[in-house]
Formats: sequence, structure tokens, C-alpha cells
Amino acid sequence: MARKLESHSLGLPVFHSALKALQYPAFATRRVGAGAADSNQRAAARCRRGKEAMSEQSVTAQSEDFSRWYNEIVYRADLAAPSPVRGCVIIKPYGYEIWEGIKAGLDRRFKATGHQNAYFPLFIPESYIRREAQHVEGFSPELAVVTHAGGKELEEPLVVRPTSETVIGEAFSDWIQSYRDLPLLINQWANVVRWELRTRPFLRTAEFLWQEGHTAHATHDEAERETLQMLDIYADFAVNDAAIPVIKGEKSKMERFAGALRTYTIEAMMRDRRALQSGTSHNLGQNFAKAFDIRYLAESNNQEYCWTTSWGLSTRMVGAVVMTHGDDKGLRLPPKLAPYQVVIVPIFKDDTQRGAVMDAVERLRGQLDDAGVRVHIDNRDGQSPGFKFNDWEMRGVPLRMEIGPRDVEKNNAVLARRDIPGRKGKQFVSQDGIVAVTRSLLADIQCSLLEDARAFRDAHIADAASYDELRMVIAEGDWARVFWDGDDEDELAVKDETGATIRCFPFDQPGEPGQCVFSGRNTERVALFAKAY
RNA sequence: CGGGGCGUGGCGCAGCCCGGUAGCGCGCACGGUUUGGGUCCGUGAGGCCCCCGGUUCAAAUCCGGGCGCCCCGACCA
Repeated sequence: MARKLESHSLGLPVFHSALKALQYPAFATRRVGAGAADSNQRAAARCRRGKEAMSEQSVTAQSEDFSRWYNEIVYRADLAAPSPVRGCVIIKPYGYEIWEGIKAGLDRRFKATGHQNAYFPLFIPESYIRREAQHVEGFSPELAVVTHAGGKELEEPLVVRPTSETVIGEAFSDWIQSYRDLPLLINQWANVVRWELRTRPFLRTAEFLWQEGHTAHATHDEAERETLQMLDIYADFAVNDAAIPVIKGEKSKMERFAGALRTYTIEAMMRDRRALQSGTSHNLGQNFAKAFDIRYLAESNNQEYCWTTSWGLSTRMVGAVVMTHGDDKGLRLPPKLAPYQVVIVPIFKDDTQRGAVMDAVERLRGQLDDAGVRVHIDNRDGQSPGFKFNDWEMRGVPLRMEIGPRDVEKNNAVLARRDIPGRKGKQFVSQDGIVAVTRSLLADIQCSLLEDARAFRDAHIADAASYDELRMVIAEGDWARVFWDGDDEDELAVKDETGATIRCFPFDQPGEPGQCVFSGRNTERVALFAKAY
């Protein structure tokens, strides 16, 4: 386990301090009309028709049908399996290991900023949920409720948690007496249930795994700092570990968490250019403190309500990794999250060769293993090397190592990078110093995935100066950045007409005033509109 | 909840119109052959044809009823 954690860093840029501002520039945009959408994608779509009946070994092209591509890849790469229950999935070991990587990366950051893990019950008395008015309203349509247990009807139905603000709020009100008990910084890793209508593996399932942090503070400002700090941690994780460039921002009133003062988000652009909210952080103000009587005795000897926050990131992140980096051949996993960073495919004809090849393979494996690289030997008997190459490419392994008789003879190995297709991604290297080469290639792949994703995203965000332009940009499938000073109805109108919603008001603002594309009012704020998952 | 579609070996499907032996591809098992980009051949295992009822000598197929699932329109990490 120690090794596993450690190998997540690989000598790559590691997480430094959650409080430190992130290094990457927020994001770039293009002008409307300039260099429109990917002509590549369309050409590919045209090309592909007619080859319909390609063998079952190949995956539907992204350009042809993105969601079909997604579903196929999720199942074929062995991330998940269908479940007997409605909107649920079985997360298979390969998918779960990605989640474990996500957990490890986040948990480390949470601990580094003083949070502790705890666990609260799955069942929540129905009356708790009702205590915070907006909260009930927000969640009641999607609650699963247990009415019977132990063979009889329960006196009070139990809600299967959709999130835990209420139980935790109740607990906090007991735990917190004095300002000396603050801040209280708690996180829990748990499953939650939301009875969603339309579900997709990882992106939206009836049950999902996540982490929910809950904190209580003495002042509004402190709570606000915590809320923003955790958003920074999410962004830092997304960028540096998952290689997903994200845009930090604030949610509009409509998209705000039920019961929150303010909701912040990191938004990522998937390969089909739809937005995916990949993590959120809420300043809950005193709403829950008042509903659950979370009070502390201040130094002044006065009873004060606490200021609370909550923040969560879920298995949806696995879907984000798939949809951000994946290509027509399948997954492309960032080395820091890849269950296997290197897969070794041994090649031999007969038993003599086998012996020599396997000796070399085992030796190299040992070296990589000792260096903390997650390495796997594919010694399946029935499959040809070619089959294995394709198989591991589909499963997104960053680096493939081929060792055959010729390599053994020359003390070589072949390394093939997943992020560079075909011959160009292949190189012969000496077996001596394999650790250093592997490490540097993995670091390189980690960066190149991030850069790819960033370039793609920036090419598909456009500044729109009018509502017409906004409509155009959205119709193209891109994201539109616009000056916005509309109200809820305006936002709804845009959604009805274009299908796009405000993903966020980015923290990165132009700093100069402009005219709201909808109301015409002057405003300082720009919003990002996009179609979202 | 409104509109469209589908339930047949593990997965993807054909068969249904015109009732009569349940079939194909993939996968799986075994043997051989191959192995540096998805080898090939042979043998084999595996199916209350969603459920209940009806028609008939005979139902996967026709009729009636149920159930389940998927896709498209209102919510969400």
C-alpha cells in the first residue's frame, strides 16, 4: 500500500500546498467565427459510414456516436459491468482501481489540510431531511425510502442518504460546544443514492461512491476560505493527477446546491465538448446550523451559530477521465491514475525462447516494481502479442513494453506510448536504465494528456458578444463565454432555446465591464454557457 | 408521466409475416497450429425462446393479459 501511494507521484510535479494558487492559467477562448469546430470529427464521421460492419473487436468511433463509444468502452475496458438493479452498475476491479487512485490522491490532500475521516449512517430519519426547507425541496424527488425492516413497518421511514448534511449536522450540534471545538473538519467516503431517471455508468447512477466533506467554522469568512480551499484541492487533483484541465467558478443561483449560500464548481470539457461538473464545494452559510442547531459559545460568552461547508467529488470523476482522454482506440489513462502504468508483453516462439524472454521480463519487472512503477506482465497463453497490444491500448495503459528474443539478444526493450499512436510512439531502449526511461516517459505522457485536453478545450470555448452569437456557438457544440446579468427566467429561456446552461461564472474574469447578452444591462461578470451532462 | 422500440445460450443478434428439428457471430472449454499489430483449423459445452392464459394435433412464431428493459421530451455529482 505504501508503494502504491508513493508511486502516484513518480517524481512528477506533486501536490504542494492546497492553499497555494494553482499554476495553470485558467483558460483561453477563441473569437466566434474564428476556426470553428473540428472539421476532423466530421470528416471522420463521413469516412466511417459504410464500414458499419467492422468486426466486433473495434469500438464505435467517438465522432460517430459519442455516447455509444462511451458505453462500449466502459464495458469493454472492464471498468464496469451491468447490474441487475435499475440504474446501478457493478464497478469492476479495473474501474475500481482508478477510483482508488482518485481516493488516494484526494485523501492525501484532505489530510494535508487538516481533515479527518469519519463515517456516518447510510440511513437518515425522514424528519431530518425535512428540517432544511430548500434541502428537502431539492432532494425529495430522488429519495429512496425504507419503510419496512425486520418484517414490520417502521415507525419513521428511513431515507437512504442522498448526501449527509442532515445527519452530520445533527452530530455536529452535539460535538460542538465552544469556539475551541472549531473549526471541525470532517470527511467521509461513502455511497449515496439518488433515484435518477436517466442513468449512465459513472456519470449518473442511482447509487454512486463519493467523498463528502463537512466542516463547521466560527465565521463566514473562515467558512468561505475553506470552501474555496477545497475547490482548489479538487482543481489541483484534477489537473495534476487526472490530467483534466478544469475551470473553477461559481454556480448560478439556479444550479446552486439545495440549501447553500454559494456553490462553487470545477467544470471540465469532455471530448464531445459537453461540460461535466467534476467536483463541487458549498458554503452553506448558517442554513444548516440553524436547522440543526449547530451553535458554539464564543469567546465573548455568546451563543453563535456556526458557518458550515460541504464539498464532494464522486465516481463521476472516473467518467471524466474516460471522456476527457479517451480516443477511438479506447481509454487513455493518465499515468498517475492508471492501475497499470506499464504492461509487459513477452514474445516468444518456443520454450527455449520463452525461458530467456521470461527471465528478462521478470528482471525488468522487479526493477520497475522496486522503483514504485505499477507494472503488469501479460502472460496469457491463448492470446497473440498483437491481440494483447490492442487489448491494452483499449484499456488505456500508458506504456507498453515488448520483450522478444531479438530484444533479449540485444539487451533491448521496445516501449510504446499510448498517447502517440502507431510507429511514432514506439522506441527501442536499452534494458539498462529502464527505470529512468520509464519514469521520464510516464511523466511525459502525464503532461501530454493534460496539454492535449487543454488545447482541445481552449479551441472550443468562444467569446460571444450577443445572444445570436451565443446561440451560434452553442449550436456548434462549443462553450460560450458571455457577459451575463440575467435572472432565473432569463437563464431558463436560454436553456429552453439552446439547451445550454450556465456552467459557472469563472473566477477568471475579464476585469472590464460589458453588456449582458440577454438583458442588455451593463455588468462586470461573464458566464460560461454549455450543454452539460 | 407522454411518444417509439425490444425481451431467444455469457454478450450481440437472426428466426416470428407464412405455426412442425432453435440457429449465427463473439466469448467459453479441449486439441493442434501460430505468436514482433486483433493467427488459423478441428471438436465440444452451454437455451423453462420474459411470465401467465388462450387457439391448435402442434406455439419462439398466432391471440389476450401482465412484467421487465432500452431510446426520445421535465431533475442532478
